[in-house]
Amino acid sequence: MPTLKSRRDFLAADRGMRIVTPAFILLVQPNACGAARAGFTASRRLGPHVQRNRARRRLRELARLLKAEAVAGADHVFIARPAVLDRPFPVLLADGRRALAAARRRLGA
RNA sequence: CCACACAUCCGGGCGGCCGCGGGCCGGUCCUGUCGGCAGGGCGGGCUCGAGGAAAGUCCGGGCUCCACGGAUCGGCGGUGGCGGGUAACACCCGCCGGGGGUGACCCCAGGGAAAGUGCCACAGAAACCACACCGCCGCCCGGCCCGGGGCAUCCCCGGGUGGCGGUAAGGGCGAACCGGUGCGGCAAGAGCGCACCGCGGCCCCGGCGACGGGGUCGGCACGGCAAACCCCACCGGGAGCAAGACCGAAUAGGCGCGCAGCGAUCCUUCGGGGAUCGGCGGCUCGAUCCGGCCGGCGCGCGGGUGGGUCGCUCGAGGCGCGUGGCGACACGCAGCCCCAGAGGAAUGGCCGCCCCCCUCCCCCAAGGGGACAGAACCCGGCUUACAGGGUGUGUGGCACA
RNA sequence: CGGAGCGUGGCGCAGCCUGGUAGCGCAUCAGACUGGGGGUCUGGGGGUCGCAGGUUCGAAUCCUGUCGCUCCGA
Repeated sequence: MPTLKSRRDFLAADRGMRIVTPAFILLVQPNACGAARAGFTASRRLGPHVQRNRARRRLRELARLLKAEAVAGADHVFIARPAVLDRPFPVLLADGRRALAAARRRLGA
């Protein structure tokens, strides 16, 4: 799955729908390129670089495992919240699955 | 055995499955090409993949640009015992001096206060250059007061007050005040004299030196603060890999307006188009100068500013051994090793065994957890953060032989 | 990557350069004026000077380190 890099893509996703979970916020916005893409954000509020890196890696692993349930033709931006650092990974996985289901439901409706 | 000091090292280990970044090598498909081959897509194999601090960015360098090189001054900034190590340093080693500790050992911005300026609050008599508050001592006894004696408006004695002089030992103030202790001395005292200690000058000896030791003289004068200004000695151009280089038409070339187009000579397609010299202006923090280099200026329009490649990791490199040195370190070797190099940026998820920690004083079980922290041009240091542990040397104490 | 600045009562700021007393405004508390409120006047309380060392007799002030925040340039 391609990764979002440019600031413009992130700003575009910010205009889409928001799904809030304890560990992250998911933004979903249909894009022009047709493929499902993902982007990750870990701000300085999470702490120093070690913690920002770890938050981004866990979210990336989450996206990798849930790639099949992504919304086709849409950008998915994962914004890390502090809880992502110590939330058990199976719980995190359930959060992500629930968030993607909600996105598909709202978009399909 | 207990307590402590110093040095040094490690920074969870092993394995399985899925995934990520770099490099190398095959396979397959597509495009271009006569072909060799080049580019791209898909899918595999092998291999490497964070730290001792990667951090803070506090110093020192390499490297690159400012065209290049140099001198002086001023300013600014830094350093500050001595000797050495080093590419260099504010780092490191050894030594000296001072301070702390029973000791091993630790700490010190540690030049100059008789070059000058400034400050030293409050208290206190007085805060740095001299004075003298209380007190002590001597003299004057003239005046006044008190007490006592003599029969006495008068005389005598003692005390207080007062005046003149001596004194700096004592008191009181303070962070600090005519060096400290003792003896002699004196009316009382004082380096006034003497001894020891401290201080200062000179001489001798030892040491490369900081400095140390000894002698002699002085007779105490010379308080503290330079992390106050300052003085002295030494050092220092500026910017930073978004440096910068190459490819591409690409910080250029073009158009318009305004101002200016200086002097001399020459060429001329006669257009202020060009050349030489002078002048003027500019040239990487300031000023001046020398050589040198560059040069119409301003505003607007238009164009460009999202590309690719290099710089980019093999280096003052790490390990081992030997030699020299107290040591920092240096030198040498048929020796061994290659250890991240990125597109805004790769290490993650799950599981098993072992190790350690926590919950509760111990044991078992169960549960939870794994210090500080993430490379971005590269080195040498410093500083700061850090669970826990290993090794070596030494000191003090206790016990035993 | 480079540079500059700021942390002082609840809030906003002086004081720092040139070291000895921490001050101002708003807010807050008490009293007075008023029937009550507002407002005015008078009086009062409240500060580890971000933190840790050092220099000094003495540090908010000087020096070093450290933490946090803000801004600027490429």
